[in-house]
Amino acid sequence: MSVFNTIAQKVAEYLHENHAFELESQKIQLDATRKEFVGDYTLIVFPFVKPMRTSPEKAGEAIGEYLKNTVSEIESYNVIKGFLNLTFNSIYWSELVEEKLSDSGWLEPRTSGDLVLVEYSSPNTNKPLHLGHLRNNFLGHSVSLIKEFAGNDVVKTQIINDRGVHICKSMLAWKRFGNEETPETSGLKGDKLVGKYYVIFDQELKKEVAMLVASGMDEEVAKKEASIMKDVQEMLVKWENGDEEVLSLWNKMNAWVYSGFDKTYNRMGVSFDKLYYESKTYSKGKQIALDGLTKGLFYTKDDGSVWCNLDSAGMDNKLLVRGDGTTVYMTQDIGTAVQRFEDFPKMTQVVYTVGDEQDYHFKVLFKILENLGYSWAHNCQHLSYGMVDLPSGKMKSREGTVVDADDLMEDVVRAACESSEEKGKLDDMSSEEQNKLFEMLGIGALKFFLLRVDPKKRMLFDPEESVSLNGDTGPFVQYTYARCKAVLRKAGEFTFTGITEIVEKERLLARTLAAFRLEMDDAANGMNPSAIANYCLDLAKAYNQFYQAVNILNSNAEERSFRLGLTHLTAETIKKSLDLLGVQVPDRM
RNA sequence: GGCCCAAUAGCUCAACCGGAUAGAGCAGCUGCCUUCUAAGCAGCAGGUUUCAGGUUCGAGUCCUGAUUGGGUCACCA
Repeated sequence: MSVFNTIAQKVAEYLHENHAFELESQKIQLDATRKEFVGDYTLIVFPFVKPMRTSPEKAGEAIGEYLKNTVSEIESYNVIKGFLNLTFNSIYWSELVEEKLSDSGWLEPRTSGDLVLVEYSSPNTNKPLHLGHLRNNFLGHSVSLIKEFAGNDVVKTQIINDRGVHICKSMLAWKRFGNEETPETSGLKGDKLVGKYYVIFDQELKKEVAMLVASGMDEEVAKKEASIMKDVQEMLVKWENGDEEVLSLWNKMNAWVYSGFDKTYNRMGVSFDKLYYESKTYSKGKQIALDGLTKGLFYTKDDGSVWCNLDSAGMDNKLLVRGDGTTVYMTQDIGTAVQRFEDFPKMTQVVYTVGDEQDYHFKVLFKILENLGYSWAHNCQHLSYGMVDLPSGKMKSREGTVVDADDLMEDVVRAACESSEEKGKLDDMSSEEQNKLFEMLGIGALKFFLLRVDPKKRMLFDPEESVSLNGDTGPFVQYTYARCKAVLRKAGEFTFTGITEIVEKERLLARTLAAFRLEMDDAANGMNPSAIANYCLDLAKAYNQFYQAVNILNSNAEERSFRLGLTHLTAETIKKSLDLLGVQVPDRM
């Protein structure tokens, strides 16, 4: 039994025996003591003041005295107002360190076996990935890792939006203006090449619209009447009808995009276990909509379009199939959801990592699935995250203010390289090793920067701050790891002997190490990597303070072994925590 | 306009179920490398937690209302 359970039990026992008061265990609130006070953990006694019929101070004194006499780990206590600060003895901390050193079970994932599917990324295939995708991917990937550590079997997935008018736009522009250009002949990454033709289409359309407007046509009408637009519509129909020429072009250009995306994902360090393609799930969604119609769950309008009535849920009615028989986003999402639960019948949760501008969309989706009678509808969850803003304002692709994912990664890695060279600590390292390190630091900085903020909150992306390696950053934590490893290298083998007297900074560090599992569980429950990022910062700070306050290698044998033990545990804890964020650690930097 | 979300130091972010004197980092100022990695540490300065009420022993946190900003209400995805 943990000492915390013991304390809770003793408090309940005390109240029962002396005041005939039965305490619900959740009423026991034991927090880490704030650093301006003496103590390790603080018991809040306010809830017991009333049944004890005394002042908060006296209640604290009485309980403190009782705990000190009955819980062997407690060395002393002090009471300030209604706060009872408990100090654990050195033996407790020494044994805690010893236990963690001898059994690394605390680094192992839990086991529950529940199957969870996490969706993230889900890009369009007509433009390259950008900053917004980075937050999405890092978040989704990290949540997958966190859930695995919490014991789940995780399937990482995405739905690739590979059909529709937008794809045809790139295809048409390439066909018309591309001169058979390929990634090989142009030297462009596949996704960049296709994105280029998407832009060209837009430019050509604008030109034509301008001409039509000049000849007296209304602008809105011109957009629909432009011949290039009509050609795109015609291409879409051909695609839906399985026209061979269109399909082969579609396959060719999609392959370019996928190979481009793969390079980007690879550098980002994210991966997927199973892919879903909209081109394969939209017809399933349509079938479900039509079945729902015959079952009387949906209704039709005069033009033959199919709708879902959501009045009872207080939501707007939702279109599922257009009058012309084509489907919309919602229909595809229904098809995809059903497909997934057919593929993984044992799935207990599916997590959609999608921006908060789609909060309403998912509310509607889950409601429709419920109305369709799927018992698993309540297992669906929208992991909603806020938009990434730039100092210049919102990212808008039409205005050229998007931050390209590849460019950004290149920038942060270069910044890491420049900073490292300035410091000149790596002169004996091969250039291959150096490049590996710069990659680790740059990408680590970027991930940490994006994951540090509570996902639910909208955040500001300052490019200058993102390449900074000082302060509350990924490289600061990585540096602390490298520092630990340097100490351990110099120390060589050591055997832990235990300690009888511990100093304040050791106590603080040990306490931070002890909180590891609790922090990871919180992060898993809240699907919140930022909790882990902030824990990493706390731990790194605690270690650096400890490092500057005491001498590790040149202290007496007992102190040396304890401090090396703390150093070893710090390194392992940082490594595991950063690992759950998808950030790697260097042995030196 | 209806609904949803946010607002904390000059800037970017913390603050677990309501708990002590609201914490970090950046930017500014002061110190600390002949000793284990100074990408670090110690310190100074910086706050009416947007505003007005309410509940409570106790409110940045919960409730009501307002202000400001954002999102959404598509036969776009």
